[in-house]
Amino acid sequence: MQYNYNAIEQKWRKKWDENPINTASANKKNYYCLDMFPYPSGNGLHVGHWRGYVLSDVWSRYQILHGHHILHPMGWDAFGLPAENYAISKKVHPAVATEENISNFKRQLQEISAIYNWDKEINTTDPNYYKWTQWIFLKMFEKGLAYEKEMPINWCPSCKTGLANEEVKDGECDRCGEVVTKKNLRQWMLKITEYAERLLNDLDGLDWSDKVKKMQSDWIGKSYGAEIDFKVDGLDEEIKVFTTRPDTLFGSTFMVLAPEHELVSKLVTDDKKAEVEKYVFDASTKSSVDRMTDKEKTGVFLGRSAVNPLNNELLPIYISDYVLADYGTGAIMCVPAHDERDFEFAKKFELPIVPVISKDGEVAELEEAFTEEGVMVNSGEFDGLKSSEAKVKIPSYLEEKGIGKKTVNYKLRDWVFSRQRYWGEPIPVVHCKKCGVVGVKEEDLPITLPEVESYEPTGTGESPLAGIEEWVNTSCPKCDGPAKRETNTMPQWAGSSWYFLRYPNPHNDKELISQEDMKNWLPVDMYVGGIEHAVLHLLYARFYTKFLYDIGVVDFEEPFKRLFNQGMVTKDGAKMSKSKGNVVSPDELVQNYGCDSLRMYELFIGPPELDSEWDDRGIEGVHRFLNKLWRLVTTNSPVEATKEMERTRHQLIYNITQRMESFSLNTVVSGFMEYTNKLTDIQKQAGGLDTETLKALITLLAPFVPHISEELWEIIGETKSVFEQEWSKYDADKMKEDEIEIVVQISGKMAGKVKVAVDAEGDFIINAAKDAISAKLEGKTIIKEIYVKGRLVNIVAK
RNA sequence: GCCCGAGUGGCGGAACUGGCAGACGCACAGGACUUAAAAUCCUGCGGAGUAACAUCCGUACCGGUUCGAUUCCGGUCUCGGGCACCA
Repeated sequence: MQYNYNAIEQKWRKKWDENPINTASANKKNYYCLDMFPYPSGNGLHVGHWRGYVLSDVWSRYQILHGHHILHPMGWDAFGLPAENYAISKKVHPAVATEENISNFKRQLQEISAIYNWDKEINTTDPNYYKWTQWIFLKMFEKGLAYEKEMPINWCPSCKTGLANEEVKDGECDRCGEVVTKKNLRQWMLKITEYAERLLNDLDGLDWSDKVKKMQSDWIGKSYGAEIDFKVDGLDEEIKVFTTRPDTLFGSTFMVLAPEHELVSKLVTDDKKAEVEKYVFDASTKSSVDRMTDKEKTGVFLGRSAVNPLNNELLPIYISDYVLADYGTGAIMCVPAHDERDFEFAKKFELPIVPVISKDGEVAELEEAFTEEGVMVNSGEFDGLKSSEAKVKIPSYLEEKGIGKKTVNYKLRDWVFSRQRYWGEPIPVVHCKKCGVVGVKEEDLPITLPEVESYEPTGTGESPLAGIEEWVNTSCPKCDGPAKRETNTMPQWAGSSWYFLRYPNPHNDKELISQEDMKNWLPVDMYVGGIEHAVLHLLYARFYTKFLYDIGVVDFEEPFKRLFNQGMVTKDGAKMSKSKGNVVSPDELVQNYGCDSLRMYELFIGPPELDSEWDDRGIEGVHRFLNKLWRLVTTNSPVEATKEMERTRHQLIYNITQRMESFSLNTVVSGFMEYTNKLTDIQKQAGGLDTETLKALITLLAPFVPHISEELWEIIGETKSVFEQEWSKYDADKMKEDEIEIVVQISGKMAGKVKVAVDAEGDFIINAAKDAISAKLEGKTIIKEIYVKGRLVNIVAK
């Protein structure tokens, strides 16, 4: 007999529509369980997407059984390039294609039967939504956190737009894989660096995986060191240098500036000008990949020297592209004896190598840079100190003399926030000849996207919006004179950096979020999504939240208390993608096995935090299980509970609860199978099962396979929804077996087993164990007897 | 190069805090029911070995700690991920 999943699933979907199971009431606590909202692409959802959505839905339903009223919303991160590129090729408005994709996504999501709060759906491209995205930008602009800057930015020649540092992976565009180059452009920047310290420190209090926390802290990249001023010999100029090794200052024998360093043109002597200009030009055209892969050191002498503030030695100044303009101060003091890169450079340009730290106090010629700690030598009054002590003392000494200071440096860069594209939120400022850059008035928000003839990016660094005169030409909010609108748009991240705040009431047109909604729902209790956002989205969202905290919109500094990153689902060892042709769609599987089977199989394929390989055949197993479960319950004739039934029931509840709490969902599923097999056996022997046990089983199953659980719940005679139940509780005493099996080992090797009463004493058990294996012990001398309570006896014998 | 993860049957994976390696499932093989099939049920399923037991080997590799190691420590290899001339 096969259960009719189709009819059952339709029946319950309809019932839940009529009588929602997720309702508010005075005695219920609120719980906010959030999925990372998807980009509605044209390809639809595959079984990999489902994994995350099933996870969060199971967790949400689990919370319902714990008496929570949940917020489990869904929305669309719908700005971005694919829709725009589609618009370019098909000449339709990106909003049109986006809308079609959304309706397909929604249809697929409804097949999961996730309890989404569809009345709270949001869409980042909706002007009523992006009004607030623009509003946040205005506030940042007011606070000086958004600023314009002409600078060399990461430029993707294929997307024809600027990129943030976070969007460049291995020198390639995170989106399209094209090699990223540099381009000088006026850009809008966000001062995320001002929040570096808080973004780093607050990681401590988060219930996130160590992996993601470490990725974020590495990205922020805090390091301690000193900033030191070097005077330029014969010129009234100073070069600031950042170093993490102030202890090696006496060993500095030259300096290197980044080719882009602002002092280069001032310092270069006339006879070197031509050579330097060529080097600077060449460096500017190199892609980041080339700059990373060319390990051979190159550089040019500027014709001038700087002065070591400690010993007045002259240090020739070079430029070289191994020094990065945007890290530290863009200039370094070079200590070839104690830095590998400086060592290579010194070898190539035949510069002196002076050791100032010695492993054992002796000074010998160096074959390679010595980068470890040691004892100071050749360092004047600091000789004999440990280098770790000098690291502290030298900066203090410099500080006293006014030529340097202790300092902290970060790798985190400010966020390049403008895009030269059409399909994004317009940046809400105008450029006025008289007043400069002026934010638009709050009451004029949203600044909506105009219709354009062509969505094609201009490629010159101007957005397609620049061509629409009637939109660009406006008046200045300050002086009312003629002004031009900003034509750059915001990156896709803008809308997703704060969306979780909008869900409690997306229709609020007075404010971004009301104090009441904020207090009721935020911060998010559980956030589920892919690991690929470990740095990008999660860092930006944390930054936005801290800013909104600072201006009093929210009263918490971290948006996501608990984060769960699910692993990828792979097929043939690779991430599913249309181009690889290895995409598995859930639609057919739902048709052939039902939603409940697919839900359960998504969890069964492996530990949720790890990548898992998809195998269509495996779904047979969980489908058979559901049929078995169906037979178990529907053919049961209720009996009085026996001790064994009661024991099995409590063991079941215990095991499922433990595994659920540790998020080990794959073993939850195997636990259900194991215990259902066991109950089937008991049922056969006893002629039936007691109703309490069935009720516990069904309640535990409800979050995982909601439809069949509701149906079985009804079949055993219950009239209310199973989701009005409480998650079952176990009694540790009732779980206990009467007899336990003790493993008997000889010198750590399995030799036999012995059954004893659960309350038997250690000595008794050891003797029983020795009896059980007496034949094997013959002729051996017992050296030691080890008893591990409730587990095993190990007889060490020779 | 540096930093994280992982490596267990034909496959996905399990093993709590150092205590029976391979739970649960897939695939496969044999059997029962059936005119037959589907469905269902039963049995077997790491390797060597045996008629069957016994026994030995086995959690990437080498070594160590321990009565006892998939688990802890040291080293090596492979795969995956992150960062990458970060001063």
